[in-house]
Amino acid sequence: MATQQRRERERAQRETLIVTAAREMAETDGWPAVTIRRLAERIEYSQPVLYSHFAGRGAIIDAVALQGIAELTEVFRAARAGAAPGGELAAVVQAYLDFSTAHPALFEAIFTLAEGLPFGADAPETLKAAFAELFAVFAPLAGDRDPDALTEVGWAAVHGLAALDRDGRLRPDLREQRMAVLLGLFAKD
Amino acid sequence: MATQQRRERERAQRETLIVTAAREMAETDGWPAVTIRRLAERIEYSQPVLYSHFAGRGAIIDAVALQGIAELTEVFRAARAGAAPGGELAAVVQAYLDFSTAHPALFEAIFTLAEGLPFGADAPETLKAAFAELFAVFAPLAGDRDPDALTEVGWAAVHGLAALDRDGRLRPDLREQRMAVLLGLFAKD
DNA sequence: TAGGAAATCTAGCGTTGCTAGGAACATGAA
DNA sequence: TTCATGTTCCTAGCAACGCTAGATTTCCTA
Repeated sequence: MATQQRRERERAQRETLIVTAAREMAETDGWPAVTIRRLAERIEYSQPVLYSHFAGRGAIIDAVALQGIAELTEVFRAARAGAAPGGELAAVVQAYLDFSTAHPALFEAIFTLAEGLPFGADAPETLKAAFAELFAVFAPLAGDRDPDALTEVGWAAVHGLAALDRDGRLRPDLREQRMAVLLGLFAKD
Repeated sequence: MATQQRRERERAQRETLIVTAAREMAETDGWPAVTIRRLAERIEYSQPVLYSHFAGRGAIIDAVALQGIAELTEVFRAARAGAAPGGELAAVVQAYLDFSTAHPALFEAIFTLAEGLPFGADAPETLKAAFAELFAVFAPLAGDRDPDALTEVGWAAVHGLAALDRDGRLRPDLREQRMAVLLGLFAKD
């Protein structure tokens, strides 16, 4: 009876151990270095144990991505809460860009590696919460435009900046001016 | 004397054979299916031959990406040339999005797989030409803003839409409205 | 036609994700 | 306490990967 619960507790504990280990390894050595073998050695279990928790390497990456999305949401919330009135957009956009440079491996997991995360209607709550944060910033600027569409375009613009900048495809010396241009595009006039 | 030239000609021929084979395999079966072994079998040479042309698998992907960028540039040019006056922006943006959905493997090679392409000052001509096409569309809309920064932001916005849409992270039913919003943001008022 | 250089192949190393099958363990009943 | 049962875990190994050393064949030149 009670042992069953203890086991489940220990299993859940080990599962988060795997996820955090994968994340730490990715952040220090990059995702290619996160192999099942190394992961198994790190958590001091054999490789098949990992497959009793996750369907495969991809599922582990997905789990890290989901955790990253939750953190990103929290970062958004904090940025919005700490912003001066009217400065919410700038604060959240800056938070997005800062997050991508501070946690490149996490960003990579979320936006280029994760493949098993369901989107759309049956997306996990974590994911909807992240979009809701963006919506809260962009929707007030919509005017007579569709607030959802505006939010998606705003997201795309910020995300594009983060992604292209991360790959070194934008001029570093224009970073501030890009920010100014972006804010100018969306600012309520 | 002349044999030397013939050999170089044949080598160049075989090199493009490799690149187009890699591209075709990627477009039909996805990039993970493009392995050195399969590529070698496809071009009917042994594996080491591939390494006499390219430093490794990554370099082959880079070559496909560069070829894709050249095509993308041509698509931009055609879209801009065929657009009605004032409709250049819409035409090029639509061309970008169409390209990403029509050639997902190429898009992936260019923006998430390529790692050896130099950017910035010493970027290949092909790459500068692509940006120049975008610049030609966005710069006229700059007004008193920095035209380079505006182009980069515009590129980021379109690219973000393409990338997020490709991963199924945007609502399909809002596609047209996103386009309208985006054009509205950049349109000269 | 013989010799040397260039091009190409065979074979194999180390690593990867993943899995089958057996060993060790904890659990509940007698 | 002892034994049977069911769960948990590990050892060992498969197929495939990128890549490379060294032998072999092919080609050109003299």
